[in-house]
Amino acid sequence: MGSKLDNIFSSYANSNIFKDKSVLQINYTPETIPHRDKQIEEVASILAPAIKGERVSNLFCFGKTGTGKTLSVQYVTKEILKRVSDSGADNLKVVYLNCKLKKIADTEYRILAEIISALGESVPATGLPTDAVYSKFIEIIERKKQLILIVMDEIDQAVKKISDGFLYNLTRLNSELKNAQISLVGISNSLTFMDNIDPRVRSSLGEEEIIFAPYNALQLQDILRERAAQAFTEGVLDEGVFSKCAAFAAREHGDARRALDLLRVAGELAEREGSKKLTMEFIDKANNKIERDKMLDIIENEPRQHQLVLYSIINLAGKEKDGVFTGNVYNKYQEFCQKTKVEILTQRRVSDIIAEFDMLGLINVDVISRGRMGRTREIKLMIPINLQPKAKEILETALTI
DNA sequence: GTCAATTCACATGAAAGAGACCACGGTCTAGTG
DNA sequence: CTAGACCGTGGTCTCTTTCATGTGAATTGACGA
Repeated sequence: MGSKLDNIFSSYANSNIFKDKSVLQINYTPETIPHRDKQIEEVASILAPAIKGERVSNLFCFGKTGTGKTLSVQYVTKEILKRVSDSGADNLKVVYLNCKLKKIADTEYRILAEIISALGESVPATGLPTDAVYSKFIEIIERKKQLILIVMDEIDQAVKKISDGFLYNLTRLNSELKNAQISLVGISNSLTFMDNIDPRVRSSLGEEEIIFAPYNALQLQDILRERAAQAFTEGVLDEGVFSKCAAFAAREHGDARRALDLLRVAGELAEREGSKKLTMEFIDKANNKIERDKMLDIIENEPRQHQLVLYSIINLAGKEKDGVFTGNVYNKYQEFCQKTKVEILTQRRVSDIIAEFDMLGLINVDVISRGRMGRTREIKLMIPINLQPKAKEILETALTI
């Protein structure tokens, strides 16, 4: 037994694939950001007045995930803060909010609470009227003359959850403030985000807009090379690895984060297998693993009712020859509910749950009209065929079927 | 055969309820001087 | 007399139900050629 563990540990300790793995971690901020000079300059020139504590134009950054939006903005704000503190002033506060993290931002209340706590104060997690939180917020920032720069990452997520009303409130707040001023930087993954928000908000929010184009495969390679030089021991990587990684990620709309993830997971796999070199095969394996883990993780952590619905879909997907529809799913779902003694939800609710799965990419949904056969959703299971048994197993244990 | 009306089986929206959580302020209790 | 325990109130949040309205094409049935 001990010798077995010895083997595992020693192969791990001896492996010299990584020099510094943290470089590949998502939260690592690199020194340089290749191929984003133009955008960084733009951001910098727009935010420059903040150094003197003057209000800056509201800024909006668009671009798909992993195109360096967040990084660029953070880089610029960091530089600005550095200069501000060098000059000894403290009339600038930068608040960074990631609206994708569910706990932070799915209500107006929480966003405010998060901003306030980022400013070093605190408010209860719940229990206060929203306008009380607003006035507390105003009170806090009005204490002195300063500029509050609020960076809202993935702002589209927040707006989808709430309405755009809070953005309106926030932009309008400036006219009520005497000392402090607020500027917003919105970062959005969706290019069409601006189209469906209130025109009043749009005009005040979109004073400046910057678009981040996806990286192409060559640019991705540059990025990978640069990071890999720091992350991996020399000579570990095959030359083809970069282009392969980049190609995979370029297929996913040039997502650099994805490319780096791929490289990291591939490295981990190579390390685990005690390989001396990181060859192309590991990239393939890593790609599968990432997909697999992501999906199974989602499935495992869904609430019970959702799992039941998904289980019904998986069960129907194989059998039904002319497609799976909402009605089918609901019937099957009722069956399983009775079997597991779980309360049965209304069809209305199940319909929404199905829509949520669509958003998660577990299924693909088309609203079709079958004439006299009514209008319904046609559901296609998107879990890869080789994962389905595993997914089923997870659901069965979770639901004790 | 053509055309409009009908009809199906849900989609999609809006509103509101239930139950959990939490802060706040007032009241009660027990310990202290 | 005061600190802390304990309630009731009023607020939010999430998940859900209820009620209402919308919708695209297969089907139907009337109509004219």
